[in-house]
Amino acid sequence: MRLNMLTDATRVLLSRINLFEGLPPEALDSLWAGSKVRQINQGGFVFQQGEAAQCVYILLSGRVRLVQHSAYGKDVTLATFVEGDLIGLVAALSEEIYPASAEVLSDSEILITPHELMWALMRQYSELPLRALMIIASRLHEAHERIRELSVERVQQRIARAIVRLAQKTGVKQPDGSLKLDIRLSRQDLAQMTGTTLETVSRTLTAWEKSEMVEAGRESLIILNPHHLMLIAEDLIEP
Amino acid sequence: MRLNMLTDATRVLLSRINLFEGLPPEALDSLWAGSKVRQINQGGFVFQQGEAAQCVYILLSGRVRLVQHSAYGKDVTLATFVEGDLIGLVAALSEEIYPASAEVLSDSEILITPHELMWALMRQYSELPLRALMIIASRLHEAHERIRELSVERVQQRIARAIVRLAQKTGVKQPDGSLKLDIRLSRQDLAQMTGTTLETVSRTLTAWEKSEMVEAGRESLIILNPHHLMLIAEDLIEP
DNA sequence: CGGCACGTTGAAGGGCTTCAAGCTCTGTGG
DNA sequence: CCACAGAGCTTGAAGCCCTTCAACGTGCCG
Repeated sequence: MRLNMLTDATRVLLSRINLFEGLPPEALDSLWAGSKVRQINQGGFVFQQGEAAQCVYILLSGRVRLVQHSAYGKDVTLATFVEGDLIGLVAALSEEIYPASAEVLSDSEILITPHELMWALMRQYSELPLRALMIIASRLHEAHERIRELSVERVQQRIARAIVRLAQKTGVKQPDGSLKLDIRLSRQDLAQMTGTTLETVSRTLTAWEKSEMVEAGRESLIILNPHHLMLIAEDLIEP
Repeated sequence: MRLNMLTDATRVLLSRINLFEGLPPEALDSLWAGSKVRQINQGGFVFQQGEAAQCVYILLSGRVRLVQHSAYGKDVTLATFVEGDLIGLVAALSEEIYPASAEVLSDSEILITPHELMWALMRQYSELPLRALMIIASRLHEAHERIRELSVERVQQRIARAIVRLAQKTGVKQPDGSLKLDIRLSRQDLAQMTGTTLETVSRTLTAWEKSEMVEAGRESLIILNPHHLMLIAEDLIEP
């Protein structure tokens, strides 16, 4: 019996991952055999900007964000990942080094697959590159959307959008009908996602709390009025 | 003899395109047989935002830009394409409609390939999806770079970067050593690329002309001091 | 319980937008 | 050929959104 045997539970998890959906069991077996699972806790890094890109990562559980460091400590959050998301594929394919860091937001389990194995699988199972292409294509679409937002929208509109987006990814319906974000989210984090400062985020959230649209705690956020938030995100009202 | 026969010259052109490099001749033949070439003049559109995405386009000659329309006429330029670039792949793969418009900047020849044919080719030639993946991956990387710029950089730095990027794509060395951009480029165009207004671009270029860094004409731009421009783009000097 | 990270709030000011008016170049048709 | 329309560009003035700096709360965890 091998140490890292592929259990049925994990097999289900893997087969549910977008990229591997519909793949024959033996493909999952060889993926599993050649990969390692690692636990990384909050604050750690899956990889860091500038490192050689040798592996592809699959987030089995937890939260990870892609951060790009700039001069003078001004970091930018490029994307947020949840269970099932693929991390580092772009770098492993087109770059030799990771152009950003992958920071763990809450304790995560990560499947680490060597770059060569992923390539081998891609060559062997022809539907794999097509699926990967569609995943990356949809990320490109998201990135274009953010470029548009940063170019033409005001700060509070961008903050509203960022929250709506996080709610779609990690939102958990509460008993009282409100929507809680299942992610540690400081003012600084939101600022890095929207290209603004933590002070501006704080002021904005305070204003929204006064109008009972959200409930903003320490690194937590509950949306009381999702509809109203969406209206602000779409610039359909002037509060 | 077929009307749209694949001439040797075009064959060379096609085989030089990133996506098709190293593909067997019969692949190019079937691509050509199932595609059409269309001439679109300056101001026309390859496709418009909101249309059903049924084809993939390859720019054989000319210049095309990807524009996203926003409310109140605020347009954003997401990308600029030159000869050999692939347009509309992302939309044809992941979306049902084009999320942006492809506007022709200077008279262009475009190869139009039905979406189904491209899929068929991708299934038949396994290296094709991998190549496409790498192309899209590098675009995603570029998009992330722009998100970072828009988030943390000042306007004049972004304008400098946009010009440097255009110079890499379309720059033509002049006899006197300067670098002329081979593209129609109004102040408004630059503004749409950098998320600012045409007035700010105008003021910035005027300042740069005074310090003899560029020569800005009506819809044209010559870079007199590329090195200095790069320093501004990288925020290494304070002019 | 004390340190430290997170968060709030105020005040000042600057970079950029917005509005407005006028200029310059280019192409076009009488 | 020239006048004229219109698109592109410049420049000024006003002001606002947002950043920046600074000081002070606040709550969490060792």
